[in-house]
Amino acid sequence: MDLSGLNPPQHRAVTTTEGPLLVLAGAGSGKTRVITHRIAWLLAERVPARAILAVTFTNKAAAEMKERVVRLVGQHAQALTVCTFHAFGAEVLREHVHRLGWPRKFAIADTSDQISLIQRALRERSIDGRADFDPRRILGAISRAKNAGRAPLPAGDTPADWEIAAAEVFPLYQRALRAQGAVDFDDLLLLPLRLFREHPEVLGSYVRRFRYLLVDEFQDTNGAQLELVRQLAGERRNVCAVGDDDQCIYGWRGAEVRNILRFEEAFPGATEVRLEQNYRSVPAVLEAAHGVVSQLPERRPKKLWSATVGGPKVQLVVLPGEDEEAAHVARAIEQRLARGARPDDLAVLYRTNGQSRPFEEALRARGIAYEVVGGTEFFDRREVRDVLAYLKVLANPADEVSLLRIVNVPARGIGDVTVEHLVAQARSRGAPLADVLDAPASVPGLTPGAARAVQEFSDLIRRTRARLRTEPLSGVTRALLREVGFEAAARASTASASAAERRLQGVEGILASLEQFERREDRGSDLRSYLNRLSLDTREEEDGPSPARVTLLTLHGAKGLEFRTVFLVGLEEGFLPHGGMQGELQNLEEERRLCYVGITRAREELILTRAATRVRRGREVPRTPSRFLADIPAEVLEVSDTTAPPPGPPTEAEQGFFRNLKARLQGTPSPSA
DNA sequence: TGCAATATCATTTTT
DNA sequence: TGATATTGCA
Repeated sequence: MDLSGLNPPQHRAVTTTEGPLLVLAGAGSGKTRVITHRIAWLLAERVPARAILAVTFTNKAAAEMKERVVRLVGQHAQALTVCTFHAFGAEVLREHVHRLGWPRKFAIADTSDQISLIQRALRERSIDGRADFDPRRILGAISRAKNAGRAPLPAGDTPADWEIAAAEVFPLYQRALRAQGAVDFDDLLLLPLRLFREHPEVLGSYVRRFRYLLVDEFQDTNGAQLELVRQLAGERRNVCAVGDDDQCIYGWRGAEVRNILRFEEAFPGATEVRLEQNYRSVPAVLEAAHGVVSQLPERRPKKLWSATVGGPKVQLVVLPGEDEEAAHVARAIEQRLARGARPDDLAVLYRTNGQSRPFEEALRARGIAYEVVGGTEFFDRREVRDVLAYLKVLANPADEVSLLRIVNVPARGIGDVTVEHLVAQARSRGAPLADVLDAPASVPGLTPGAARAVQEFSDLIRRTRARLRTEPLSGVTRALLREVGFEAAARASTASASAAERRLQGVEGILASLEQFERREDRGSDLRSYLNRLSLDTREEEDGPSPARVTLLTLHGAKGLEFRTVFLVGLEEGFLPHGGMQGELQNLEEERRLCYVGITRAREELILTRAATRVRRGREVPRTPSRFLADIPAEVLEVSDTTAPPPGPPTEAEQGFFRNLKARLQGTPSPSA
């Protein structure tokens, strides 16, 4: 194993294989190199690949890590286990969840399922409809509580009403999940922990198998994940955690920066290695990054340093509005491509997915190929969710949420009243809703027409399930959608033909991904594993190498990536830091770290942009520059303000404006109000 | 029951 | 602004 390319701390991080090890890896400090070399080193030390478990944060990172190791040491690295915490949990549950009373073929509830369940629970308690009982907020509270290992409790002396509501809804939510034979994302971590507690022999089998553990992005682990690592490490404690407290950006999901500080608590006597030499960015970028991040209290003191000198300054471009901002970025990208830059060297980074649209339009207008990474909007489209609901019902008759979603989609004469009757009947009989649908004649209150429609619907589902046993998935799905007149209904429901086309494209996307899945899974491609895969990994699968494209992605999505040129856009209060009135300090710190992550993605060129005004909710509103801009040292920053007044004597109006401003600054009441 | 007009209302990040 | 919820009407 050749380690000659590593610096001394990197070398130590690679070769310290026994016992707990914490690697504090600053941005661009060669973290990925260390991880891949460490795995290669273990393999060279005759550790079998199947005894190594590496946990990453995203599926993409997992796939990349494995590929790099394979490239380094060859095909036998394929036997490594590299996955996300959630995927690992799902795998454990697939084998053992029946011991906890779930069906072997459990389903994973996605966010929209979760929301529906909570809405239903609210309705059941007759506390739905209140604006502050936002299901998403309640879901957040439930999720945080679950990860902290407790039920959501009303906090403090005067808990808000919605907190009480969350506590009340929680048991109903849990019961409903279980009744559907489903688990949520949090359960993918929590149920394995429970399993290990109640069945130590199961834990033992994993501890025996995985002799070396590696956790990437450790700063973003939450309590449950840390506990999982601790359990799996066993007595051996061969745990290598790699992370950077400055890059903790998932606090809202229960990640605890403190986990990094608590590593020593969890694993007393741990070795610590710091990687502080930066190999990625030019000095100006590093200075800017340091300016932003050094304002954080309570960080592990460290300063990245670089051996390189020179390079361009960081640019800040101020534009009048959001269209100009997008046009400017698109033009700058075009120039760089014309000068021979590779498209995949360029990236546009923003805080929220919603910000991507103007950039997409500007790039498309110039015929520049781009790729939007992440973004859930595809799965948020109604038609897509409808099709998925069909698939879920086919896979799992107990899935009431999906069943209720599609029972009258497209409209087939099963209206709200009929559905009420069916649900009431199911409840009073204590039977699954699907059973009631199978025998609608026995349901009181149904008109003959409604009963017939229900009968037809359940016959359809039954027939389709039968077909699935013998025919390929995608073909059956296509036939099903044709039979229910899905396409025609989608077309009819919208006024414009182009909107309908867009919707149907979403459906086509699902069918395409189904087909791809069938092609990939050589043996038995079953619907349930397709759905499970989909909920664990929403990124689109690619067929072989795709042409290089400019990347558009959120700051969260950019973590762990690097680009030669980075456009960090929308540097305005409200975007970065994000959020409105209540500027909670903790959130603010996380926003700052997010900004730091964005800056440090750039190798050579960092171009910051902001718009002076933006159209929000139909109104044009002035925007304030992000406070983080003030923390970038002036000597590394080059500002060009396209909204600045052209040079020349100030006009009468401007003179008046400045007189007013001056008066206000001096505390004198201004004459005009 | 189903459609269309009208009211309301939000605005993160992801496994 | 645009999407979704609700209401009213055929």
